[in-house]
Amino acid sequence: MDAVAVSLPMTGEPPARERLIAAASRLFCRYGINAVGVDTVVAEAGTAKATLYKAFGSKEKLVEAVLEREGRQWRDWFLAGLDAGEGGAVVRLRRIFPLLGEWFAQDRFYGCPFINAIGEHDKAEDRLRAITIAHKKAVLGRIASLALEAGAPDPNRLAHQLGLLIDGAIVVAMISRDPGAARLAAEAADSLFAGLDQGQ
Amino acid sequence: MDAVAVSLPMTGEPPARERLIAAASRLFCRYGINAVGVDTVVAEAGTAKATLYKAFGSKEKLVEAVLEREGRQWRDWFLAGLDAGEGGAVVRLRRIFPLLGEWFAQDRFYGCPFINAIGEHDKAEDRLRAITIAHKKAVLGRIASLALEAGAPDPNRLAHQLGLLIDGAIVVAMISRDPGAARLAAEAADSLFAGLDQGQ
DNA sequence: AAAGAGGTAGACAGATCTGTCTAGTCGCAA
DNA sequence: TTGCGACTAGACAGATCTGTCTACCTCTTT
Repeated sequence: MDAVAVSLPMTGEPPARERLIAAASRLFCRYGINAVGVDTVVAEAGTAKATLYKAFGSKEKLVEAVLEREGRQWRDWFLAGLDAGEGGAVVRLRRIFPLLGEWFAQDRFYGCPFINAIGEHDKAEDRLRAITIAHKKAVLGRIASLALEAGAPDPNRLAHQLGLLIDGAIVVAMISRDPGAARLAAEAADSLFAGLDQGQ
Repeated sequence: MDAVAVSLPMTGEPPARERLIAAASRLFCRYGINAVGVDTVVAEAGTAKATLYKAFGSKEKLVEAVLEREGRQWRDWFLAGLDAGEGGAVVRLRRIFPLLGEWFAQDRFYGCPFINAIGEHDKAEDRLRAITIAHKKAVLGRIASLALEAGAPDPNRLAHQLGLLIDGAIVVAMISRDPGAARLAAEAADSLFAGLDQGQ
């Protein structure tokens, strides 16, 4: 398999494909998926329509690609933020909501793309739900391992309760345009941390 | 003004208007607003297209009417459920999540119409946000008054923290199709009630 | 030089969207 | 009986939607 490593014919992702995902991401998150046509996406990306359909096959597949990239980037940012700096598990858990607060304060914060996507599609549709559940599982998995490390009696339950506060804060911040939802959630989370050894 | 009461010309809302709102409510909540055309709505309602435009003027106004009716009905059900039966303020506050659990378990549970509507529209749009905020204010207002009655040190803050759990539970139940989100939220809420006099 | 991969511009088909309009039906009240 | 208000059925206009197709361009590799 040496030859493969020596002369890779594909030099990373083609730029057009990435531009399409980035453009679709911006437009879908701000205006909603069904409210944005593929012509608008290709205009924003500066590509031809045929390029979109050659790369993704359909608008639906483009949506899935957008959610997967958006989810990966968000997890990279969020989980790195949890792990950055000093402190034990409880300190890291306490970083959750300040991190979300930074996100909410961005002028390009439009809520959670996964929640919004499910909300505007047929509720019997399973594809988007599966992608969303995978994303949430990755996030809550890391939080659960921190909860375990912090000595929580039921780490998985604590993680899912924090998940409720996270999604609630995201939705309230989207509706109210008030990043203060993060501080409110942080204080609520403190009640959940009450029994933990703060030194951990 | 006796004559007015004797021979009221308008015998309540015309049925066609109500049928349109009910049909639109079903379709919008399940499939999303932008995914459902007015032709589908009038077919479901069994009315003519002209009737829809005579009654509402535009699809957008129909959407607002749907949200207002949906919100009113939901608040009537939810607040009546809180006040039903015996018990003090803390007992009533503890009814929040079991009530939500009943809602989540319905096969026609499609998440919160307000959250879903905002998610699929331009995030700079203020009209839908204003309707949503009025709805949430009515709900959290009642919860805050119960929190005050229960002797909470900061009733308004407790109400908004419960609001985070409520919205989080709604979203998680929509994504996971698991009404168990309500029980999880109830347990998280218990931590918020920790300082309250349970006899209140 | 030739060929192929990847991209562009844009016409096009066919469906569907919102919203308007005409013509007619039905029930009720003066 | 006559007129009016509410409603229906459906054609229609004009825009927009997804997806396909042709023709052309521009590199890189052989």
